[in-house]
Amino acid sequence: MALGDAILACLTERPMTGYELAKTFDSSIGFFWKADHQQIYRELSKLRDRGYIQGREVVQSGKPNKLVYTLTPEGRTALRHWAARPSTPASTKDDLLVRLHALDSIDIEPLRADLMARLEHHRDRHANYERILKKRFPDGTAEGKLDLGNLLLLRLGARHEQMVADFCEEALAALSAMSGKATVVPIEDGKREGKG
Amino acid sequence: MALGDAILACLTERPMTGYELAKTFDSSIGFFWKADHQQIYRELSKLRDRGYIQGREVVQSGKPNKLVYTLTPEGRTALRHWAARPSTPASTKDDLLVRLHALDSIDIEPLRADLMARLEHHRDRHANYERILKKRFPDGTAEGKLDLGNLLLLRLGARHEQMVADFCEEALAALSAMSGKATVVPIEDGKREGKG
DNA sequence: CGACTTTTTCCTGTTACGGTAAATAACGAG
DNA sequence: CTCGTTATTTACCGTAACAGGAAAAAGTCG
Repeated sequence: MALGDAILACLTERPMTGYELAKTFDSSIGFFWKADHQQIYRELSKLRDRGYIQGREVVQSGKPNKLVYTLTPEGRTALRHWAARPSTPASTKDDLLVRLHALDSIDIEPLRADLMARLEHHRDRHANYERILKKRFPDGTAEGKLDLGNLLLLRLGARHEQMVADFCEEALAALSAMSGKATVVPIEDGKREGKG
Repeated sequence: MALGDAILACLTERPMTGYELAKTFDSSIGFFWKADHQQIYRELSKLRDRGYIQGREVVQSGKPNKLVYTLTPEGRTALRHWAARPSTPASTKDDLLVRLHALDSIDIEPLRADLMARLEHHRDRHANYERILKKRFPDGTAEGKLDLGNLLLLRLGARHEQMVADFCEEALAALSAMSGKATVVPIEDGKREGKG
């Protein structure tokens, strides 16, 4: 279980509904962990079955009733035990890197387009991180432990996006510098192969 | 399919057996993609069923016979089509970051130990990247397209490891600076709770 | 009325991850 | 000769994760 622990970690901040969690996994923690609402709800059921969280139904008027989940003491303990185990370094698993590994067997034009899209994407994310950093930590220091963690995360995220964006730029430049000697072959295999 | 494409990408370099692929996924491409030998073999079967690769049995004396897999033209085409689609930016999914997100609800001592282990781990990897870079690209330039891709990958890897290592150092420093005001609670829940 | 938001749930797949284990075939240690 | 090791492939099991399609219920907005 890993997504489950991420949810528990989110619930340490405050009780939340599945709906809120899904939104959280779209912003704050979602910067480095992706999960759609179905995954969240399924995981919440499991966590409830194990007694790590407790759902309290809140009757609403004008909206469907919601289930606010709170960490139980067992859940807190489970999270602490999980956090006390050594972490496993995750591997990147980025499609783009696989493409680069097979650079001489693929078409460069789509790759170039992809790199440009990614460049924009990572620049956007970088700007977003910086924006949040300036807003939440104008003087660059954190007060409590909770803030410290988030400050560190934001800084790591910002640097990471910056680095990947730089990488995309560099790759594009290298590709351009090489495009002279490269044979440009359009992607139309299987149509006129064998018979020329 | 993503692991399958990574395997196809590996096979563009030269034909390989499942055993060799498993080793490759432990070193070169394995720097950013992890897969054990069972995953590899299972994926190879699928790729063969789809006609993307072709196995040729090589009789060996002294060792069991091996199956050398070669990309078929269909496999090359499939790889090119896959590579022509826009890549999906992967999310990090690092346990360590989840822990930092819940920093005020976990025990700092194990976290500190974890950070130190990770620091060493990322430093090792960084040194490894640099070593390969110096060996394969002493002058920092690539000749062919194949080399270009690998040079870029190695550089990205080196920078990434450097950055994460720096991050670990920074986090450790921040934790130390904060440890004065923090209440240290040993992880022994559930034993003496409820009855003092 | 229809479209949209909020909130939860169910369904069916595929892909990935993890561990345990075995079969074949040789080599070397004890 | 048995035991362990390296090389090489394969099998089975279970769970976790990812993807997409759907629907229900209750209200608001246009």
